[in-house]
Amino acid sequence: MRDALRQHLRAILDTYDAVPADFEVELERPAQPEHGDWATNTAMRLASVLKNNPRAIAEELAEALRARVDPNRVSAVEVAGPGFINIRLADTYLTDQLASALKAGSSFGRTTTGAGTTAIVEYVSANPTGPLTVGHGRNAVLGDTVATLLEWTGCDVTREYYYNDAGRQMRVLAQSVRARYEALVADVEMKTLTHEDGSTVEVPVSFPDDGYQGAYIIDIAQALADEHGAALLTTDSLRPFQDKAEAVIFAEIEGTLARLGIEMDDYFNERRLYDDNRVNETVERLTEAGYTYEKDDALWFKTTEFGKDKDTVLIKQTGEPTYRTPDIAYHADKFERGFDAIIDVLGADHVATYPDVISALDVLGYDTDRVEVLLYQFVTLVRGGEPVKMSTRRANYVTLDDLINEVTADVTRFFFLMRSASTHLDFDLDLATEASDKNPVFYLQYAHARICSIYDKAAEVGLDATGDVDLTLLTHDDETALIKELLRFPEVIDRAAAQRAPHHVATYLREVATAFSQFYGSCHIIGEDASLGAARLKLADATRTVLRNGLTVLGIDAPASM
RNA sequence: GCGCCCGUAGCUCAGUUGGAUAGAGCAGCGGACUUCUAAUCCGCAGGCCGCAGGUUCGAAUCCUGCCGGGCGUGCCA
Repeated sequence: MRDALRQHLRAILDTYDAVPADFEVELERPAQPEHGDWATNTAMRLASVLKNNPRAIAEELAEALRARVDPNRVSAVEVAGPGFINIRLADTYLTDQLASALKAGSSFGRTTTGAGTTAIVEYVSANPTGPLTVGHGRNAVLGDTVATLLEWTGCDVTREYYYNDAGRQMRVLAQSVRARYEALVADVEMKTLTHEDGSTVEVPVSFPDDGYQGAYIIDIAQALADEHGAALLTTDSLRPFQDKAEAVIFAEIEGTLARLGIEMDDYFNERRLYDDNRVNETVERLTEAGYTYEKDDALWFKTTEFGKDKDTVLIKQTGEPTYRTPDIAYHADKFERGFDAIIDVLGADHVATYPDVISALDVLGYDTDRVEVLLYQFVTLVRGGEPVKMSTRRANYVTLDDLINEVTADVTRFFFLMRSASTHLDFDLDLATEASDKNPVFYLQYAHARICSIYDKAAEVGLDATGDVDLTLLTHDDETALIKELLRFPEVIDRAAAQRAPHHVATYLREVATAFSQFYGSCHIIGEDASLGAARLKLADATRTVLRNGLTVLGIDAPASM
């Protein structure tokens, strides 16, 4: 409809010589219902070009538009305010649209705006050094939902998890496991580490200073001891320790993600890039392009040429690449795979580093406009009105699993999705745990369950909406308002997908549930005249479809009863 | 110091890419269950959109400068 109106207006404007050919017609949904279903500011924007006052232009355009539109679809074209043209949709158009929404069912809301395009969404990407934290949770849920949104627009999406298994972090992890293992199978000397706050922890003397202190490390060591006894004491290699740790931790990470309904298409590990010599190739290409130099036995990338304060190191003195270097090679790989959009979901702590990767990709000749970084701000858990203190170093943090245990997967997903990624998120545990009207997730689920319940009751009393139903009987204000709300759904999906902003869906679903609750309060379904009851039952059905589809996009269950 | 994000009702946050009288939830106050789920609904109250300029028909939205908070500014990831 929006496009149809736009085309009509464009055609009308073509009859004016003074209007530039590239003038883009804007159509928006007015905030006030009295202002109609669609509005355009065209007359106001053309006032200076046409050298006429906006009201007069609007009258002219409105008249021309009235002559062109189908009266079965548009009931009124009015001029209002300083020169807005307000357009009202005909009731028959709305009920036709409602009928097609019902017909579309579980695919209502899917669009074709992304058809024929491809995208890769990289998210989570936590190195397997420990359980996922609450921060990873926001990343995971955000990335997953953006991927789903893109799919709903017809885009072919790959969900990918990238991790570093060749760097320092994994080495320290392996050393931590080894030290714990040694303590389990042999008599080793212990030492005491003291934290800033005065608390202490006992670790073996061979334990690295910046080692991983979590209890899960001891579990992994125990598993190795059970399998191998003391046999690993003689090996010099960290390999068996790293491999075991990686396997155990990854299994746990995948399990946590599965609880949130997240399944990746691919786990891409850094080692692959070394095995193919791709990291070296990347460095060579950057060097050939003249963007590197050696200093202090390290190889530097000239990021100052891209507006940074400092150059950055690609290869350390030790000969080991920094994490950035394989990351560049990895992104080059994504380009080679030919995606139209390359989306990275990153926490705010990466703001300063990802531009280096982009700069390098520019040097390598890739079209970096395709790379998008979806940056999200940090999460603060709030309990009893106070922030929950966490320290990653001491493994003294709430894991994502803990959170899911406490508030359920549905609530976890919804709370991460209901705010825009760019705002710092306060996750109120008291509110999230509460199974009451205060909890926004339950409000949506309740509306859905209520409709399911009405359906059961309708079946009991023999109210039937399976045959021909006259939807034009739906003329009550609350019915019309609900229909209009439901028909917005595909646009909401498009906008949320285009902006990579799942919170629009969450906000919208609340509005749907509110519109339904109002309708429910003022319009009875059962006990009414059979044909009106059937029409209202259909409207309830369409509402259920939108709620279920919307919740599905967000990865949240739509229960039949509560 | 520099870079990025944020500042909107008492609290947590939306705000359709610059539109008409700035919205919602929670908290507060007052109403509504012999009728399809009251985990609900209706009403009231609540605002210098951080501050000051600028751009234009029109600014919460764009530009500049301040103020306040967060995250960075590693040969850690």
